[in-house]
Amino acid sequence: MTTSKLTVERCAAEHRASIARENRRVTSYDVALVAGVSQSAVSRCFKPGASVSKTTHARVMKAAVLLDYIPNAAARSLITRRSNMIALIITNQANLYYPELLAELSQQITARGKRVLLFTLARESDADRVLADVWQFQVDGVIAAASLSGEHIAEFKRRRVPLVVFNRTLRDHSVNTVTCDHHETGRMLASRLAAAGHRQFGIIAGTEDSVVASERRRGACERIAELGLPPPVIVPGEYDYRSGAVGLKAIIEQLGGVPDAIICGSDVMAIGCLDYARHELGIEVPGQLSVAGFDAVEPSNWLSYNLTTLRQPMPKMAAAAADLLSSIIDRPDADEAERRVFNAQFIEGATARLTPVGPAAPTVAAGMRAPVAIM
Amino acid sequence: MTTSKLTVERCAAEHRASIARENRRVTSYDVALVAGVSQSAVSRCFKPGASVSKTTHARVMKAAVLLDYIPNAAARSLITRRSNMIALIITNQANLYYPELLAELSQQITARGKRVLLFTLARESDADRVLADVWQFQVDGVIAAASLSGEHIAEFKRRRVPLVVFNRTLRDHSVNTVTCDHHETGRMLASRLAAAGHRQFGIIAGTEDSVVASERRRGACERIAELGLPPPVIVPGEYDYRSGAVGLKAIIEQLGGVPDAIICGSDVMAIGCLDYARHELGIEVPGQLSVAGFDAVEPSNWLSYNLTTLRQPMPKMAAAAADLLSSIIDRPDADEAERRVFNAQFIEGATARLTPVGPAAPTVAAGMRAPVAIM
DNA sequence: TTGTACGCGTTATCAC
DNA sequence: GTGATAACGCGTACAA
Repeated sequence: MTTSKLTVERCAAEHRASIARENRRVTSYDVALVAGVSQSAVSRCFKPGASVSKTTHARVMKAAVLLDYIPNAAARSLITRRSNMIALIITNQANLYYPELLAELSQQITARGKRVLLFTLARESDADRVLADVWQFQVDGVIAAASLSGEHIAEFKRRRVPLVVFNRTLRDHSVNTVTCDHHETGRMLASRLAAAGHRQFGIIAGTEDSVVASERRRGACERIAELGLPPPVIVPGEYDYRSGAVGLKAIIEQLGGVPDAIICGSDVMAIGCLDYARHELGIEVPGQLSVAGFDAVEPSNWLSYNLTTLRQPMPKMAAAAADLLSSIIDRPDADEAERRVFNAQFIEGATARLTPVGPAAPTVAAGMRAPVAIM
Repeated sequence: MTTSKLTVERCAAEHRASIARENRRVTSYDVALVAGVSQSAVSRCFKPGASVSKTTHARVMKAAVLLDYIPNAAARSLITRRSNMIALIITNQANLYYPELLAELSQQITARGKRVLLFTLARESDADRVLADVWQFQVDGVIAAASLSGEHIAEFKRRRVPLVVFNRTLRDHSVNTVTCDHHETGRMLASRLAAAGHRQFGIIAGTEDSVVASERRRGACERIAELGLPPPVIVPGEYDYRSGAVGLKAIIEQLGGVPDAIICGSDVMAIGCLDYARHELGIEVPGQLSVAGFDAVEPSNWLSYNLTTLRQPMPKMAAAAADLLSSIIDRPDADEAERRVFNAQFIEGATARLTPVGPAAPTVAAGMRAPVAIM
């Protein structure tokens, strides 16, 4: 037995040397040769649930380890038509919530045994170039947190590539989507602020091409109109810190004074607005002006801000996207698209004057932020 | 001519139907059939710089478009031994500079015609599991912004997979690295603070396994000792906001009072420290206490903070990593490893009492942050 | 359970 | 410039 082992090891060592000499890769055939079995036996040993005898399995694995053999995913995907890769298309915005989204999605996808092929879009128009790569690399599916045109969507269907769109609402209802109800979120925020007596609103919106931001804005405006309040002053923004300051300035100029409340399309803009109001204009927040954001990014929770904002259930949404995509991949027959919609959680914070939700409901229950605990 | 075109289109349409019926993929062979050329001609048309006549090229491309043909990257990589994929291994820390790093690296890699296969590590110990995938997927190279053990490094060499390690210094000098001189950065910060009269230091360090943080700490401590100042109080941290507050409290307790300056292993911890000092303890910063961080993440530039910190030249470093990796991939013969070291830029900010660098040098030239410009 | 033979879709090599 | 043919490394029906 000891002799046999030694023989196997010497055989493997020789084989390795010859492979290195020929500058080849280690293949299942090499392993088969060393283990003294057929190539298909080796293949079976690396397939979970295949029928292989204990002894064969052991011999093959020993040879594989000795040779540093690892199955070649490219060759495998050629024949199985599964690459085990998921493309993640994500716009590279100056939005702090994207990192969180990316981390969650990446983790969820990995947990399902798939790898992430990452495509970041500097501009939404880069989608064309990126999609060509997506087709080439034969990914099993795509999660897109970016705006796709109707033609793009059509191409996914033609090529039968499973697609889940994240946080973008599309007219096309045959696409699988995971979203937060941004329209309702906008309404909710306007309602809460109006209930606390705010009458004149300013809105620092997101970029025009962002469906998320426009949904939020539309919801807020709709509710403000319903309540018979004066129409809000709306200025554009680009999701970054500077846009908050610029936007506040523009709103004040347009209005000829400070509004009661400003709704910002993102937390970072809200923080920019807040800082400019407090540090540059000497406006008291929330005393003279209420400021609210969206997304509950980490800095919104910092003591200097404690922002009034709305949090999307990102981990749940990421898990939903991964689940949805997995299920489509596993049975592509299902024709009906699914639309999973989540609700945002209101974070009261301290940058807006608010009244408790209901007479009996204590504010704490409404979703108050847990204070930063020390020790 | 019109007839011919029509014929091609009808032929293509029929062919597409039969492909769909058989549930096959569109291959170069299908294109060849429709275009009336050989399969190898089709292949050549998709290889830049191959010798194909204008007419053949045109016919092939027309057929390809008609059939929605795209070359299969898996099959290609099988024969070319190039996957055109780069693995990015990155620890998923609560550190705000990781998103920036990820975005930069992703962009740089894409700009060089490679795709990014993303692996995020929740814990450093996940490296084993991740590396197995890296081998499987036959990536052309790896950029690792994570701690790799000596055995891991050895495996890269054995498998001849090009590797560039980002921001980790290794004893093993045969590994290609791109780093910032964190030791020098720590020294510089201590020097500047000491020059301004700070004597008693507190340090909120990073986690023990982080080479970056310990290098910074080592540099700072070394300089403090050189200058004959009292030994700093060092407490651990985990790079997050809370660690800054917890750390400050611990330092004050341990010292029985407030130190002159606190050096934090990251901006987020510095901000946590700052907020806790100002809002909870009523300590004036920088009046009573100077606070400095590392990394110059976006929030450090916000008006509420304007943090004294040090910025790594991230875009340059990312480009260097991508360049280095590309060059190794293109000529794997080169044996000598390269170590590209960059220097951090000092950002004066307003959370530390500082004296100008030199008698003649105006502070602005030293690397003052550009103020946030409105309009 | 095991081995044989074939195919996945492409590029590379060689004649023509 | 163009077309036949042989790899690339693996999974899988089929026969044994």
